[in-house]
Amino acid sequence: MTTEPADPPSARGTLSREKVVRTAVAMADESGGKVPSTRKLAERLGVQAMALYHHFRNKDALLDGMVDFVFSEIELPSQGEDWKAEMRRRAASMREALVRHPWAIALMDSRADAGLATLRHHNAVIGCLRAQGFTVAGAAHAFSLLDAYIYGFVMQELALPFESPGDLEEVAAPILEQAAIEGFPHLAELAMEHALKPGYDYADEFWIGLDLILDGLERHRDSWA
Amino acid sequence: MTTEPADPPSARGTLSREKVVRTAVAMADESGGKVPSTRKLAERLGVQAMALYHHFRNKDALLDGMVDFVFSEIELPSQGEDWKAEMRRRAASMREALVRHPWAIALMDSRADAGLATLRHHNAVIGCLRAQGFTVAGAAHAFSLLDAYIYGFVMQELALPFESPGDLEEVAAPILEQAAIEGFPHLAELAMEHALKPGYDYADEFWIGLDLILDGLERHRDSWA
DNA sequence: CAGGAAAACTGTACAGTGTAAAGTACCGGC
DNA sequence: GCCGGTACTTTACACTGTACAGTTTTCCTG
Repeated sequence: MTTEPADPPSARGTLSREKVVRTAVAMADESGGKVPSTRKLAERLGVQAMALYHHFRNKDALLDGMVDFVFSEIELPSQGEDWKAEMRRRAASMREALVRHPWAIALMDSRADAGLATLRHHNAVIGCLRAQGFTVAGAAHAFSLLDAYIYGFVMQELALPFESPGDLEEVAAPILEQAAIEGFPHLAELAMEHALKPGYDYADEFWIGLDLILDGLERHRDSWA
Repeated sequence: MTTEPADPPSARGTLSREKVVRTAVAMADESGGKVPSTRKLAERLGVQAMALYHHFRNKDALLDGMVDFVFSEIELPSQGEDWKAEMRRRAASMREALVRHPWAIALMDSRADAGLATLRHHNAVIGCLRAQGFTVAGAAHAFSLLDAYIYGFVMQELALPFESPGDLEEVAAPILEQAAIEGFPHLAELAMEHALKPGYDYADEFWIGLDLILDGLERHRDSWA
């Protein structure tokens, strides 16, 4: 009975940078895309809100940590193999991570400083390309193009107003009917004859675009200065 | 002196959907990327905050309006001409609009319902492709790929931690030196021998990637079911 | 072991956010 | 002239990030 100073006062040793980030990621995932408030996050950690500020300069620093955590989950390409296969694997893994953590994409466009896992990821991608015949400039082009495509595709995918391909019809049908009437015939045609067809899944578009890009990169690989 | 009930009480006829949206866009642009709060916006319009809710169901509806406004500024492709040139023009215009309104990209990934200008834009793009030999499925592939690339590229462009290409060195140099030391040689190499070279401008990458995509689309145009 | 500084967490407080609810002035139409 | 809807104001509430000032606990030094 010497050192038991009641429950509330002491929660020493609970927090740590990584634990906070992991919990914040979990809560954001659960809530379907909203980063938790400092108070909610602190509550889950069994601590007062202000305790977080001992481990992060401000909330932005926490968000940086969350983004870096997402990058840490992406499979790194290796240098020794067929670069197209490696890039496809990396792209698939990156897309999965961004879809699994749908709040991440929104955070990225305001984040300037990259974390360690992020740098490691970029380094591995460039390293793979360089090892397989891309020039420095070529690797820069390829990296910019691939990442832009992956980010943009996931953005569009997440912006879709439905969850599973099946829910599509009920959401889109009335809108599209009006679209046709009000003078957007091409949009209506594309929806009716393509996107609303049973079996259509927007996710399939990912591979079509990706392979087109990879083929283009292969074609340019040796000609890029 | 009959009907002058002091200034404050009556501000009838000031607001309108479009005026609110235009003012919100202007304020967001001025502030460098932050959407104004309802109170700041109302103040600029000479009105109380709650007055806005007579024209918009909630703030999200206002944001929808802002996004649609951005789309209204994008040049539409025409159907009669060379589709590659039209797509290039459209892509350039879209990128300019998204860079001119850097808050827009962040809004897009949470917006489900498209506005009128947005639908018109999508319709025109698909119409141009269809008119020049793309199948319905082919137009869908092309549209998805092009838009993903444009969105993603602008996201990356806006996330860069500097404004003009000149500011790059001072920001990146110390970071990169550490990167090389801490084991990211490929990243360091790319930075040193490419991105930090005088005259390098990340914006140039836009055209390289875009042309690669357009060439790939041309190649697939007739083979896509 | 004493003590003092640093570290980890608490308490309180404040300015700012979106918006619900109710009130008030003005307008056009019977 | 009245009356209902429209356009706006007033007040209020729950919630946000975080500044500032404690209060412990831990650990290093003499």
